[in-house]
Amino acid sequence: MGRRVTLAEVAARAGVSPITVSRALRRPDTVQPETRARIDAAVAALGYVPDPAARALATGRSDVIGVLIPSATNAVFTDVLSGLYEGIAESRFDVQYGITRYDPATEENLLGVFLRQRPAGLIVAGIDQTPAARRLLDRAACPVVQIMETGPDPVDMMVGFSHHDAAAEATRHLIARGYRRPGFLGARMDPRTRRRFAGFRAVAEAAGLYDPDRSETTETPSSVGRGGELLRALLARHPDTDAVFCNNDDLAMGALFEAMRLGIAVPGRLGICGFNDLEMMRAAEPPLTSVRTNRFEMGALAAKMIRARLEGRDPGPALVDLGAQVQARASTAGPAAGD
Amino acid sequence: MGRRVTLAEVAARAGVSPITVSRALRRPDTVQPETRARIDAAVAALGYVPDPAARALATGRSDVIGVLIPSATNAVFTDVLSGLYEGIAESRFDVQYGITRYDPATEENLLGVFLRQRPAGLIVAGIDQTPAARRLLDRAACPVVQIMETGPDPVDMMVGFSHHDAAAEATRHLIARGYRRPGFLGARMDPRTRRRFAGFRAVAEAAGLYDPDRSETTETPSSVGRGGELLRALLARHPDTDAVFCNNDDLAMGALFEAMRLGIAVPGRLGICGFNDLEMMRAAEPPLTSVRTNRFEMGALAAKMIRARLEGRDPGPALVDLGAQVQARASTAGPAAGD
DNA sequence: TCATCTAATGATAGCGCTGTCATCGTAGCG
DNA sequence: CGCTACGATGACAGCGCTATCATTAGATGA
Repeated sequence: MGRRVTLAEVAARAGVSPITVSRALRRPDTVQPETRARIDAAVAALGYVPDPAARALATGRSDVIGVLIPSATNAVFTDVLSGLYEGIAESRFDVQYGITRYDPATEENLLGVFLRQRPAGLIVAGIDQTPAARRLLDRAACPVVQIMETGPDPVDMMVGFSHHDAAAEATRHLIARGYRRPGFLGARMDPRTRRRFAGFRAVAEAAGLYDPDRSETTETPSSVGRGGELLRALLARHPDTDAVFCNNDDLAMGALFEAMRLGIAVPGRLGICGFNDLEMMRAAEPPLTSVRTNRFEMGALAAKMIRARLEGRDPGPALVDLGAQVQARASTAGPAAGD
Repeated sequence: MGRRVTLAEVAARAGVSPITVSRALRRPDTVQPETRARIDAAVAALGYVPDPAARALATGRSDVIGVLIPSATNAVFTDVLSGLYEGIAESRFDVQYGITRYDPATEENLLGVFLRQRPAGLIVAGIDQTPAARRLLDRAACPVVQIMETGPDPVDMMVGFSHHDAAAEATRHLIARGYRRPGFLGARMDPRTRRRFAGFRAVAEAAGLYDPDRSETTETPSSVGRGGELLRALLARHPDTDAVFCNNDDLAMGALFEAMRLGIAVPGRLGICGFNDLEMMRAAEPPLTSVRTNRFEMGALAAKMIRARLEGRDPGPALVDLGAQVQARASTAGPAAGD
């Protein structure tokens, strides 16, 4: 590690004043090329790295981009984080996470904590902030991006897609493939899950195929095992259900395994569709249909929009809908002929 | 958000000097109870929260615990992170991540970046740091915990388990169940993977069942799809392989699906064992045997050890082996009778 | 040639907090 | 009753950096 090297030491070595070194580092175009060269050499020789705390104190703002997500284990969010990382790579920015555990009050709290650090930017999941949190965000003195979802009345910028429409498209797909008694499997009924359910319901109703009793949900967290339980419960009540739209891929995978256990043919007697299109879906047997959500891109774009704003470049449109695409696979090939 | 409230304003309101407020906040026992009460009231009334940057600058150390992990998407690490979060909950500490992408040079770099921030503590994955990184860690002026693995010569503290022994136990399990031609499937051959392979090999050799050609590995990242590819390749060369020890659960899951595709009975004609025991393993059909690694506990304990050290409490033993337990399930029930 | 302007650099002060030492008052003791 | 010891509080300086304004030197034009 060695001792901390300060600006002053670099300045002494380069034969200039500290403030000039500071400038050379932050706005290289404002110092003469030869001066800059001497400074760069001194920086390299001494291995100087600015102290982020001192910078934050002096400027009144940090280079931390605060990120508020509901869960750190959910594969969906980890993909977003990867994108974020990609988006801030090679920049001066850092990412700091807060996990809300799907709890609005926690989100509000964490928002306060982040805001005190005068973050460079803020990224929050979803559009369902509490009124208080919303007020904090509205007044935030930094770029804010809402991700995962699109909706009316953005705080600032927004990158996501319509969960309602994505689910609707998946449901249309099931119907187009010939399924006539579709059900819904959902866990952890957060607002995004509810909107997916609404999309499912809207399309099913329009087709005259909606049965309010043909859905099985739970407030407990989602998991593969849960998917199996939900399917079993649904089939116990409605053995004639011929397809399930699952709120996410874990549930879909669990449903597939449960179907195997029950000796139910997929897709012949039961169609299965997931949501998010994690890698495993394609590799399953039969390969599982899912809805591709562009999570990595979402994170990367959110980071880039914030960077663009902070670096004075054009961030592009403030509201980006990345859409979602049904990836049709064998698990929804359609009911067997002798349906 | 509102304006930032400073120590001085709190002090003015409480009728004391700023330094007393500072003390009241950090070491409440050093100020008189009534003074403290007045200060607490002022803090609450004004909604004061200390500025972390100013504190870091003044003390020369931050409250950030730096965490270096290879991947943010791998479920294994996200579980560790959850544990970490749990471990620092309700404390003044924050966690900041660096992703090394399994690249020692990146790790070395990030280590430098973290160290400049004078972190409160450092958590690094594994024991395979470069010599330079090792030197940095040895000289770090903060508690350091190596996680994921145990080994000789810890930098400071260590929480993990022996990958070699865990794999050895899994292999013994396969043999005990009657499998006689076990193979190995591995992707992303990082040091931990190699040690697992070594454990597999040691036990297989001791039993006279090791065939150096009966393993299929790749440097590419692990995934469910990859597991299928590896199994297919292995079986193409050695159709008589009767069990596979997979380097992780994704590969095992992929192997299971591939076996289905090939019409190979699991566990009758092929036993499958994974590693890590992710939730999905139990829910699969057949349920998949795996090796439980205590990831959440690992993260939580690492954080607690650092906290204990920083808060002057006894951190307990410096080297904790959390072990790993084979979770025997149907996928390794043993070869079919007519083997 | 001289005033005027611009680009490059420097001096000063201060961000909000804490380490260090000084000060003050009072309890305890001979 | 005077002195020491100690607990409680305060004054001061400074952490490393940058915002702001001042200064300097050279370029420009009438």
